Amino acid sequence: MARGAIFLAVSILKIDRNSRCSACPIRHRAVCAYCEDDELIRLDAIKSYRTYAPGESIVMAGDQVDKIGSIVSGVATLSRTLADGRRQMVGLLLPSDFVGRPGRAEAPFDVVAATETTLCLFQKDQFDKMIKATPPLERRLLDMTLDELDSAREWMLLLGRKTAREKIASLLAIMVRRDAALNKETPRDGMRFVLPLTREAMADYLGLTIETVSRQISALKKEGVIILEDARHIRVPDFVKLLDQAGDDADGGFIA
Amino acid sequence: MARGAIFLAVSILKIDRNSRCSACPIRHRAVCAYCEDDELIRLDAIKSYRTYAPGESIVMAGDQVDKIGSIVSGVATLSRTLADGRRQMVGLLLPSDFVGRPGRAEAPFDVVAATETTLCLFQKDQFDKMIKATPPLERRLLDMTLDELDSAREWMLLLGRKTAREKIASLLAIMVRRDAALNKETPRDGMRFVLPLTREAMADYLGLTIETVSRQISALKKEGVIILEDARHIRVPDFVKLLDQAGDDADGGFIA
DNA sequence: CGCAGTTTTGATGGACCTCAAAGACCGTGG
DNA sequence: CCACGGTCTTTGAGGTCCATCAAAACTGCG
Repeated sequence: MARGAIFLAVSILKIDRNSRCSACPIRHRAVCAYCEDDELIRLDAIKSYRTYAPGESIVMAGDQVDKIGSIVSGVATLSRTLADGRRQMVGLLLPSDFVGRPGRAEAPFDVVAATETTLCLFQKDQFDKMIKATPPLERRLLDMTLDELDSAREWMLLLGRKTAREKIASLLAIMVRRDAALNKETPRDGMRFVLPLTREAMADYLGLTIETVSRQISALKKEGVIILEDARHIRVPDFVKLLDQAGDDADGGFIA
Repeated sequence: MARGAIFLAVSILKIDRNSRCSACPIRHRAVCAYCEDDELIRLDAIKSYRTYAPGESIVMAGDQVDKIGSIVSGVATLSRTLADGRRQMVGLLLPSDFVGRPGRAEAPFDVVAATETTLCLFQKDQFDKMIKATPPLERRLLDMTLDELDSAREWMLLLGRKTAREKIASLLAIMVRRDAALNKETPRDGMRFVLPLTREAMADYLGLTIETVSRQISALKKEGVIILEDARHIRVPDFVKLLDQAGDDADGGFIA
C-alpha cells in the first residue's frame, strides 16, 4: 500500500480523550446519529480514540477483532488480497462510516488507513450489549448497512460489466458528485476537484491496472472531457459529457 | 431472461392464504426468525402470498414499490441492465431472503423470478410501522443485511480480480458447499449436484459471456476437475482440486 | 543533485468478447 | 413414433481490450 499517499486534505480538528460526543464532527451521520442526549452520554463512557498513520493497518483479514467503531476523520480502504498479490478494494471508508461488525469476531477484510485516520472505538462486547439495549443505535446501523449494500451492488455492476473507460468516467463522476455534495451544491460545469486516490488505489478500486488507469485518464484529457491541472487536480468543463462516458443510462445513481 | 429455465427442483409445499407463520418453511431463517409467537400472530394478520411464474418480473428497477417480503420458495435474481443490454446479476435470492427495503420507495434493481417463486408479502407502510415496534424483526433484518454485504464484497473480489477459470471454479465450489449444507454435511469427494443456473445466468452472475462460461466448463471437464453427466448435473471427484482452481488462498470464505 | 516513488508512454501478447454455426435437449403436434 | 421448432449449449475463427513487461518522465525530498 502506498505509504504517504495523500487521499484527502485532512481537515484539522482536535479530538482528544475528553471530547464529548455531542461536539463530535460526525455526530449527525455516524452510527450514533439517531441517539438522544442520554444515550450519547452512555456512549461517551465507553468510547476511546485512536489515530492511525497513512498506510498503517487497522485490521487484517482473519484477525480476531475486539474493537469496532466509526471513522471520525481521514480515509481508510477496505480490501482483500489474493495469495498472488492481486488486490480488490471493496469499500472506501470515509468519516462517519462504521468499521467492524457487531456479533462477528473475525475480520473478513483488510482495513488500511489511507490518510492519517482517527477512529472512535468501542470495546466490541460492550458495544454489542449497548446496541441491543439502544434501538436508535440499531436502527441507524441498519440504515447505514442497507445504504452500503446498495453501493456495493452498484459497484458490482461497474466491476462486472463496464469497460475501462466507463469505469474511470464513473469514478470521476462519483468524485465530482461527492465534492459538490460537500458544498451542498449540484455538479456544475467547470467544477474543479481533488482526486483523492493514487493511481494504484484507483486501479484497486476499479479492478484495473495502474497503466490502464493512466492511459484512460490521458485519453479523456486528450478528448477534452477533463482538464488535468496536475495528476491530482481535475477540472470538468462539461459534466454531461463526462456522464456520457460512464455508460449509465440516466444519471448513474451511484452514491458515494 | 430465459423463460422456463429450471433453476431448482421446486419443493412441493402448500402455501395458501390461510397458512400460519408458525408452520412456515422459512420460519427460522427469514426476517421473522427472531420473533416470538405473539409477534408472529401480528405478522400473520398483515401478510399475503403471491406466486410468480418463471421469468416473470417481480420488481423493475425504478418502480415505486408498495410491497416487500420474503422468498418462501423458488429462486429469484437481483440484477441491473445497462442501456445497451449488458446485464450484471448482483444478488441471487433464495428461500428466506428478503426482497425490498424498508424506508425506500424506489427499487434500485430488477427482481425476476427464475423458477416458480412464492413470496410472503407485506404492505410496505404496514411493515415499516411494525418493524419500528418490533425489535426482533429489526435485529434479524440487520443480521441478514450484514451477511449480504459480506457476500457482495466477496463477489466484488471475484468480479474485479479473478480470471474466467477462477470465476467458474468459485461458483461451482459455492454450489457444492450450498448443496452440502442443505444436507447438513461438509463437501466430500465424489459429490454430485444440480447446477441451478443456465449458462446465461452464470454469465450474468460472473460478469462473463455464455461462450466463455461454456468453454471454461468444457476445459474443467477435459482436465478431470469435474465430470459432466449432462449440462446441469455435475460430479466433483476431488473437491480440493476444484478449490485449487478457484484462486482463493485458503478455503475461500464465500458463503452462499 | 540524486534517489525513491509515482505517473506516463510504448510495445507486445493473451484472455476474453464477438460473430457464426452446429449440436443437444425437450415439448408439441402430425 | 418421428418430425419440427424453440431454447440452451458447445465449438470454432477472428478481433479487441486490457494486462504485462519495460523504460522514460515527472515529483517531492533529503
